[in-house]
Amino acid sequence: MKPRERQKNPTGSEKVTIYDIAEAAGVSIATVSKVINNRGRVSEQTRERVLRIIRELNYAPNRITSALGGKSMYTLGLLIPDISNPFYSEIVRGAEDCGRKWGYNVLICNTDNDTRREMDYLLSLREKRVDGIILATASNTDTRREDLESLGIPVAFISREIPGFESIRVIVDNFRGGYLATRHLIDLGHRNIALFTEPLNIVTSSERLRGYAEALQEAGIPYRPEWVRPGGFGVESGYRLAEALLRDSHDPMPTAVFAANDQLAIGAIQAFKEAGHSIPEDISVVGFDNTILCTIVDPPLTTVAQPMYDMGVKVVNLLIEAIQNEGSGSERIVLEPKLVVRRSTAKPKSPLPR
Amino acid sequence: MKPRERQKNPTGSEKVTIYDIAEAAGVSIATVSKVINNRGRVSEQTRERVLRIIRELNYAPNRITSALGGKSMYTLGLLIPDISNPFYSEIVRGAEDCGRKWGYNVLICNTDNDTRREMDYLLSLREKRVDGIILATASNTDTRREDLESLGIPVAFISREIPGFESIRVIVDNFRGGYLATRHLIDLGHRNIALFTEPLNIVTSSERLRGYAEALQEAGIPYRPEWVRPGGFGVESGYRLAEALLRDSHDPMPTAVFAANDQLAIGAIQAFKEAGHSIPEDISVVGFDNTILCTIVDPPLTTVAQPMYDMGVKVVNLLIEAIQNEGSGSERIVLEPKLVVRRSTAKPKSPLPR
DNA sequence: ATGAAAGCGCTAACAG
DNA sequence: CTGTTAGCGCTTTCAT
Repeated sequence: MKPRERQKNPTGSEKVTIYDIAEAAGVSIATVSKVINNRGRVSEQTRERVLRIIRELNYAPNRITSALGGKSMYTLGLLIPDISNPFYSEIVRGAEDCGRKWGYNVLICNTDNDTRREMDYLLSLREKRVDGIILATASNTDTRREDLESLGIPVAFISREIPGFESIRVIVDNFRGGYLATRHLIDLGHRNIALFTEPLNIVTSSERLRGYAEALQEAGIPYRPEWVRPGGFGVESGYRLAEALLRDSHDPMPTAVFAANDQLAIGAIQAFKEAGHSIPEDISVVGFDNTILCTIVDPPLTTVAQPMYDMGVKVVNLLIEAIQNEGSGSERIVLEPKLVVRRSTAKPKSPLPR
Repeated sequence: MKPRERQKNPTGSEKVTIYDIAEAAGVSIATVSKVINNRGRVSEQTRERVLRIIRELNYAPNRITSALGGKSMYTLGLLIPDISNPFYSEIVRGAEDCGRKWGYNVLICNTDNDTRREMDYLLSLREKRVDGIILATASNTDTRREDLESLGIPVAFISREIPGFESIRVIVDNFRGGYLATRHLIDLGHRNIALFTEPLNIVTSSERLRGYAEALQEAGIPYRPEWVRPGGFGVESGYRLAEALLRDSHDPMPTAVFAANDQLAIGAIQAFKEAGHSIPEDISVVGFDNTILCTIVDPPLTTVAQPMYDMGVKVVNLLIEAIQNEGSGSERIVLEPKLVVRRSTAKPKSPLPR
């Protein structure tokens, strides 16, 4: 009649286990397990007694162990370039809110667009047996595809996808977005439009560039490679890009800039203003994303909006659905970007003063 | 000579376990475990063979199971009001960066300052046996103290503490911060200074209020309760607070506002501008935190800076140290806030036009 | 240098 | 309704 030789818990200092509860309640661990998980038949009387003991002993079932028995840990991994970027923090908020509704927690990982670090995280998350992974990837090669497949975990892409890779993807039509931004400028009368962009190996960048080129072509405006300027990701990068643009002598100078994310746009605006140009009188600027920054910057930034929060919600919904169906999912949700016109764009007044 | 009756892995489709490796390498699972964890003595030859097999079979040790054997999951829980608030996303970035250096992952939880949800998360994290918890709490009652103690997990406070609760705390001297902001305004010549603040039950708010009051008193300026206006947390709340201030007839009207966080300050600036007042000519505004928003808003916001990123790094360092020493830690790190003067504050020109 | 075996805390048949 | 028991995948003595 001694089911197991275990260390006792006289002080309550050590972790209390299901055995402690069983013993204190005078039942078997099976019964305790049943009341905890609300399954099987247990008399109301025992159930209550067990629950009382659980409370008295301040017992918390160990999910980590139950996960051993085939259950999952209800945890998702979320890999993004940088949580301190408002674009991603908004996505994460949506994802976490949605995860919570389903009982999942989310592990955040900042990759800084470093594919090496991305891989490290992926491996580590696999060892921790997360149920699924949401990835805003910096990779686009076929190598990474194999890596992902060998992971054996459902992976969903958010915002950035690996072209041709079949799995859940929730993205925006970046080609269209690039087109909309450029077209807006063209419609205003601009013909000399520069493009500031994140590194072009990132899919979203090349797509937005395509949209930009398409709009130009459609309007019969020549595409000038020297006006396409890839930089980094942040405000400082936009600032430097703008400085460089002003420094280089161009004839004519651009009267408008399409910056392929809001931070680049804001950095550019700061540089332009410091150089004595006013926005939008001297130069129009369009951003991309529609982060909170757009409404705060002066002038408020015209931008191409992505539904960030909803995107976070959508991937998580799709991913969890796939997880619970034991599948890996393959929906490709392409959201429509929307042009939001604010005060950073206007008709070109005159050539940029030199 | 059959160590265990296990399902085989002919297709490689099922998860490969340490047994599969052991069998394929012709050694015992103990040996495999040794090479994985780099402990005990294993001949170079076997080690290499095992490693090769591991690679061939694409094996990933199951951390979740090893955690059963007394190890930890190397995971931290991080509870904050809202990740989409730049103040917190910066802290989280610091925390995650630091966690990664130590090999820890972090689970983010958005509480929205809801103490109920905070508790739910706490309980859930305990069941998942996180190694430690970092908390920017919305609670300040003694009840919560018991809850936290009964958790049996090291808890570290970031930014907001529960007064008198012994544990790791990394905070800023909010009293001093409130004083600095108000003092700055007074030094500029303002005597009619309103205070916009988060709800006063939050410790940081009441401390900043104390600082505000102290500065007033020191300058012999009467404290006017009707000028202390608690609101919510976001930009819209600041906007509404400012609207209300303008609406209420005050004689004299405040010539300056100390908004106890940047978002409130920015909302206030927007409202003031829309009402036709210019900043800082008509009204000076000081914020708190020094988020990225300060440099973007127009005019750039004078604020009281907190070292957000470093605070994230510091808590995690302290917490992990405590975890690894099996202790719970009790350091109270109080950082000095620093006034950052930008262009949203100036000498009062004249009474606010009515 | 290597392996057998005893857990870790819990779930899930399967018997009573 | 309740209890027995066999794992889950890995770590860790303790022999060999």
